[in-house]
Amino acid sequence: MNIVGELQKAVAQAAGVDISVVYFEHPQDLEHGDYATNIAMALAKERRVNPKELAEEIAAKIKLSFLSKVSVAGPGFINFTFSRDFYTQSLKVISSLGRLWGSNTSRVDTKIIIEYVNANAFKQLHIGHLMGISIGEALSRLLEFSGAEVKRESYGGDVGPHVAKALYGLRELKKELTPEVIGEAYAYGAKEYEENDSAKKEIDALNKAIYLGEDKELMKEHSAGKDISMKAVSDILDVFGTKLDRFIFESESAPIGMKIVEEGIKKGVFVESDGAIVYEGEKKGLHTRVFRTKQGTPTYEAKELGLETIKDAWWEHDQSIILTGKEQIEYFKVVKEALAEIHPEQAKKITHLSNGLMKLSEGKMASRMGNIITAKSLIEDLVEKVRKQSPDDATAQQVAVGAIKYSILKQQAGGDIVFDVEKSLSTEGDSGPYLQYALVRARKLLADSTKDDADAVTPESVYDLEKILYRFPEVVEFAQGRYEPHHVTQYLTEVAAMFNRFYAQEKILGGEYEGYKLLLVAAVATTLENGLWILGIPAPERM
RNA sequence: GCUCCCGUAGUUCAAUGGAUAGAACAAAGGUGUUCUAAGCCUUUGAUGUAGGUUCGAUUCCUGCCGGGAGCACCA
Repeated sequence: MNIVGELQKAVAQAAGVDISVVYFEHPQDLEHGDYATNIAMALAKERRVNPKELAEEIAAKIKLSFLSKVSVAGPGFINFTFSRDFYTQSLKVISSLGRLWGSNTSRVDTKIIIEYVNANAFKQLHIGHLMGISIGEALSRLLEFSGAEVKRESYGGDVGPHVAKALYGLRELKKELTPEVIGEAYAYGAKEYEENDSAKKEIDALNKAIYLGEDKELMKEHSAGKDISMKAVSDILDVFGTKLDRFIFESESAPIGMKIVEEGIKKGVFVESDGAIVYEGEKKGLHTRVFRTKQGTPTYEAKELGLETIKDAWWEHDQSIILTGKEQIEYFKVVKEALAEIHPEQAKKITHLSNGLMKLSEGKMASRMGNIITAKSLIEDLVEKVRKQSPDDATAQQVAVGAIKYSILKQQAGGDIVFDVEKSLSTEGDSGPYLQYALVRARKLLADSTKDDADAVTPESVYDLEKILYRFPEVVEFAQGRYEPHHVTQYLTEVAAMFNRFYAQEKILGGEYEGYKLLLVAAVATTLENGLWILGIPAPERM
């Protein structure tokens, strides 16, 4: 039974308006009740009446069994408060749904490919990648919580100048092949490329040779380096709880992209300009971009066209979500328009989402550690810091990962995140460990309890916790609709804060209403478990 | 120059057009036989600026100021 729907119907009838114009919101202050509507204020002007009087009039007509109170407040809000029984029933619903609590079926039978990680071969993941990984994973799970079937995919470069530089460096350095050495080799190659003419020629030759793939010795080195660097990526993904279904590389998308460009030229989608093949975005209010260089090599844009064809061949899907840094927003608009003229059915499926940049706030940090902080080193630093407080290594890692993910997922994905290494390493207050700790406490209470909650006596008053727990599914749905996991983070923080307050104020085991409180604690635990699952934040057994 | 995004406490972030703009960190003070103090409780503190739309604007529109990103053969 849809409570909000019934409420909406009753209000619409009482006000004499169509149901579609009646909106509800949760009042900010719990004292104001569970739901509020502004219908009286909206109607007051056209009916030329006083909003508060109209509100009183409407309120008086509403009689529903699940409401304990209907009142008018402020400039003309009508506030609705549920009866005691509603909250008690909610707790029972939560406990019976368990793992499914908060989920919905709005996207059942929908197949979605989501592209995020974006790991390049021959490069290490840096802290910026952690943003994409954390947000992408949370989005994937959020969508799975709406019944969608989701495949996770990473698209990255394994050809191009950066690879040639790294391979050149590896040949010169002659060290044992490790992810760190590859990083060192790249830096060496990049430097030589700038400063040494013969090195530059050699690297350019390597670049072409890699594209051609005919030099067997070189390709052996290429695949060894690719394997080692991708293994390091997989290790980080394991720690971060992401299991990809597929890696796609530019070496696969490039040839297909080139064919699509040819196709586009025939259709008149692309034109030649200054020797290059371009798409004139101006006709769509955008800008011109190059798809094929005058040397005849594909640009990133062309490769992107090929990527969607690879996805189609891989798995028949309804939506293709691509998460990238926000600097690609304008670029994606152009690619999508171009694709729409060649393969409109593919373009329609694309949803491009972006995350901001990860910046370091402390100049001193940047200079101390070089300009990039690798994902690995950040995780290691945090684990080390947290290790002393933690019961074991595994927990320390869970806490560290939770802290990093929380700091990314607490805010809207589009904006830049100023990553203050000192503060982000903090595990106090508003943080991943705060949520984890609340869950550990709740689980401990449940484990230590001996009481059977079947004979629970219901207290007369309603705990604040009960007033927000039932909202979890709405929060999930809201977050799903907007692709914004941070709403879940914010909500869970509120639940955890209320639970910690409850824990400090009330004696639970052996206290008054013990059975009922345990039911409530179980509902909190279920909500935190499911919410943390969505965010991809691990839930330690103890802390 | 053109296009897009963003300006909220000292700092990092919230706020489907609504009620007294929420947190956390930082600062100051409290809290230990009730279950884990990674907790809890107090106090101080903010919507860049000028207009407009609206019963009501942090939110929508316009100008200005300030910051960021993109704008042809990189990805």
